Amino acid sequence: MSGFSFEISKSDSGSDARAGVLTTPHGTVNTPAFIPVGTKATVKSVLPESMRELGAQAILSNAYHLYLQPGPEILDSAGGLSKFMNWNGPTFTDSGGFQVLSLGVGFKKVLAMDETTFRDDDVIAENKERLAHVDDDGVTFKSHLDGSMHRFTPEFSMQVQHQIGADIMFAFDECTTLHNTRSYQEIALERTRLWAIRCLDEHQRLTQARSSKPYQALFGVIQGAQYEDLRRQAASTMGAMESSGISFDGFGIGGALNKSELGTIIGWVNQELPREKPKHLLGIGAPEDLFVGVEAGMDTFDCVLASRIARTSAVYTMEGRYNLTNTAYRTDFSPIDEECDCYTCTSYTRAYLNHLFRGKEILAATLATIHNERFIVRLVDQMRTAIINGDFAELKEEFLGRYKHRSTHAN
RNA sequence: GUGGGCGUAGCUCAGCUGGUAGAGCACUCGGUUGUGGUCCGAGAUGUCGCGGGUUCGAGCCCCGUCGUUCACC
Repeated sequence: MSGFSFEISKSDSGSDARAGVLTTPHGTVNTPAFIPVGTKATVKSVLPESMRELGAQAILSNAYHLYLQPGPEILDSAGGLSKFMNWNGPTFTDSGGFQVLSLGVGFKKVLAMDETTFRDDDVIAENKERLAHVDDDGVTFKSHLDGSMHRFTPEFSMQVQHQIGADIMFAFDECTTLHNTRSYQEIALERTRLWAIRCLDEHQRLTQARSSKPYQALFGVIQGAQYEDLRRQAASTMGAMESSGISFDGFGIGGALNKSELGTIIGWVNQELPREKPKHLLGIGAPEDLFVGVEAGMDTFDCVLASRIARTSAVYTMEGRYNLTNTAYRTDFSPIDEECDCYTCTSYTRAYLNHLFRGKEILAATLATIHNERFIVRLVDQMRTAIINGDFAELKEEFLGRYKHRSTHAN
């Protein structure tokens, strides 16, 4: 009746990996799946048709960005995000909770994925010129676009996300970093728990008030940083949470995750969450990390990495990643990756891409993004196939053997 | 012809009263994990136009010379 469901079709014998199908009002997603990010209702520089052609099954946008521009009421009037952007397929929206962090403590400074920069007693910046301030009721933002002040509460995030109309929404949470103190993590986690209840309540109210609209699923977000007890507690609490007669349709695993502990942390969370519900690993998408995520039971992923690095010339291949701007590729007339079946690789050479990047041509971003998104989407597709065929472990070993090997070389 | 300015990294230029050269861009190579087409990091690069001179020491001072540019005849 809701139009939303998740079915697990096959489980891996050697790990927690599983293959399934996520059904939404706008179409299905075969899992595990990589969901490309189109923050502002567009995958930067790439046509929706191209995204479909390269195998994308859904697109993830951001409620904070769409709220500021063009405004959720416009998305609502347009018939929802999927139709507005001419994607006409399944969509996700992030709640804007992540922006509490990214705008709050200085963009790109705190999501330390590398343990070498980790310092346990570093306190979150509470004095700097932050664009966001958190309190128990919500978050006050200063727009990065024009400096105007805005306020997000769990209720407001739900209202915005309902207007945007994505098939899968995320609860409004407070994302912390590895730099927060343990005591702050506890405070933030409790706040996220209380906000989750408010999200469920408001979500249920809006679902009933807007019953003529397609059903939108709501995923709760699990925080807890690197602490086992906090992660397990958050997962079991959120997994069992019920309010206004409803529970979460699925879950997102969020927060800053130490790369070397990624699998361990997801593993704790996965053990506590209901097995039958879909799990989305927020913001993770490096090839080697995707194997860890799938192996730990994650069903969907989103990440800006593939498209962001593509815009500055870095591309993935089965042998590792490299930069197309390197001098060596000026006269290299082979494709980015001989084994890739994407539009870019079947039509263009490294030399041409090198030229486009050096000339700062817009097409460079388009072609490189198509390739990288195809590479990641296909990689996760291959994992799904492997799970179904019972040889996930072999795929992982084979891929990582080659990929890491190449990464240690200069070109 | 006369007078003045300028000639320093590939480009645009900094170099205080002389102590054996720097920046930005470009270039080379990394990085970017719920996206501010950004940003960050590392690196390479010079007969300081040329030739003399003064000085312990000259990109800086003096003489000459070449080039360039402006003004005036």
